[in-house]
Amino acid sequence: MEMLRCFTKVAQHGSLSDAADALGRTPSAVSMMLKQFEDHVGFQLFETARKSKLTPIGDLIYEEARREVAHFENTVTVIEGLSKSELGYLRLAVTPSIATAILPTVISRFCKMYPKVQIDIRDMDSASITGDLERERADIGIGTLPIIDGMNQIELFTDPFGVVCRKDHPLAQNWDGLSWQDVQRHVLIANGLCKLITDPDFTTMLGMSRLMVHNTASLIGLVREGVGITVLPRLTVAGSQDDLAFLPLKDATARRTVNLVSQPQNLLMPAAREFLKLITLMAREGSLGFTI
Amino acid sequence: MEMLRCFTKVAQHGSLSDAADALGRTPSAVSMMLKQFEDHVGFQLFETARKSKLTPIGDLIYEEARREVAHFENTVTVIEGLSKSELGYLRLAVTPSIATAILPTVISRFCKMYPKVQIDIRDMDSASITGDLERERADIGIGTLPIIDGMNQIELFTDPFGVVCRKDHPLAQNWDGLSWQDVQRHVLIANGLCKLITDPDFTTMLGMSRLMVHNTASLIGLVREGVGITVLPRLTVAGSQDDLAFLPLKDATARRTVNLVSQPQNLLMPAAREFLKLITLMAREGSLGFTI
DNA sequence: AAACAAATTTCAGGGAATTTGAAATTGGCT
DNA sequence: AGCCAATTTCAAATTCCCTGAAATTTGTTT
Repeated sequence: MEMLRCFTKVAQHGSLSDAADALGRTPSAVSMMLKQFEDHVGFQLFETARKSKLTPIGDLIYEEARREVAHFENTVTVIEGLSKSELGYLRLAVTPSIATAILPTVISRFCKMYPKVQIDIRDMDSASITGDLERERADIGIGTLPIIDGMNQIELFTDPFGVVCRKDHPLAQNWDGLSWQDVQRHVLIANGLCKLITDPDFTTMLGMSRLMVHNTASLIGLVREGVGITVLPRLTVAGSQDDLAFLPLKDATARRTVNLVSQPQNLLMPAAREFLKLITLMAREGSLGFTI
Repeated sequence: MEMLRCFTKVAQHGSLSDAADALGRTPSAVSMMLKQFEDHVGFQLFETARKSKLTPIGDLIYEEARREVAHFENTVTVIEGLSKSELGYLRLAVTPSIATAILPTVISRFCKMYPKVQIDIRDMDSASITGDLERERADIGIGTLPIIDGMNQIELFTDPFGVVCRKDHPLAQNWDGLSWQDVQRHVLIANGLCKLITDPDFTTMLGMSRLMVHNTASLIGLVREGVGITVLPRLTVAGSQDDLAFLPLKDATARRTVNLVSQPQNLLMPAAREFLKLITLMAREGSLGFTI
């Protein structure tokens, strides 16, 4: 390959010393390399010692060599592009609330930084995320996920639970931190995320609840209709219209943790690694598009 | 390039030591080269130390590397093919008699040896041949050619002059070597090649001749019609029908030399070099398709 | 035609990169 | 836990390529 590079450069410049400059070598190095190539080929490649004109056979070989050098440099660029995560793909498996509230900001920034990366986002429940990660159907999972053995885990942020109700609901009058007692007096619509709250007062309330809705959109719809109230992490309702109120609780322990799980860094595609870097940074600086 | 070759071989064999065997290196050399490549790329390329499975990024890079290695090896093959004269072209400029009597045998053998070489044969007079060679419009010229400065010249064979006449001509009775005196008594049709004969008896005869024909075909036609006799090298009439006789002369000095002129070997296309080798060999072993 | 300047080649020494073989380590398996 | 095989590490050695100086060649100028 060095011979080809050397030969083509000399042919292009029509002068050995100019080519040497271009290659960052001394003329003697280029001369010797060229001689070696000519010996290898078995023919004189230039008409004269001044390297200004190719022989017929040199002309034929030049075409081949030029093409090969170009191809090689292209390959190097592509491979280096791959390692700089300019290329590749990224498969995200996230919970719906993440997809709505967190991802847009992150993805938008990521796309600007790495426009060539293909991104595939799927929203699903926590169990499916874990499953996809284990089966290598996803590179990164985000949600309230259990720790999976052998996987890389990062805590992104925590999110306080609060009461969600209509703005004209009686509870919406009391702004200064609700107690579980306050909640108890109203119709509670249970949901999957509620299981994360460990307070005994609340868990008994949960057990008595007659409505359990897993799909967040339906849940919000029911609250909006005034069917009842519910308890959700703030993030979940961040994007809803303002006819709903999110009322903070006095219970500071009622938080859910959102974490990110991925294959170990060294097994990740560069795109995924870069995404990881970016989202970690954004989590640290609190710019994930919401207030904690 | 060595890194790519090394990486692809390991990926293909799924084992470092097998790849080392295939590459003719020790496992440690391959290990180090691979490490260097991984450092360069910045990623682990294999899942495990046993090199049986590629990481996602390794998979992407493998595809690129494999393609590049294949492309390179193809280029090398092509370039070596060019130098082995498997490709290229050959432009021959020859006199008509050579084209008729010599070339068929040589070209036939040459084509079998190098089926991929393009061949262009033109017949012309000696002056045009020389001109074409000088203007690089021909690679090799064959005929009774003057020595051109800076060109490569090979004497192929010599060819005795003889009298050409109808078989029923009175001269055709005397088989045992004609003298110039014998010739003098008949009508002589002069031709271009006659100038090569230096014998004074003959040159005076030439001066007195009233007919001078340059085109060999016409010349032969006139002889066949019984217009007169002529003097030609044996080769020139080798292909004529047998209603004509070729009568040897006593004068052993009346011979013309056929030589080959070409660019210096190192400037020739491989095809031309090979042709040169072949025709030289055939001339030496007397298998140029005629008897000298 | 001789002389000159520039370019190229040759040569020997030096240095970087790669290979090797031995020893240490690691990983997979029973 | 322990073994075997594969891989990695290490230092020495080899190979290959580069540099700088000197010699040669080439093209031009006088």
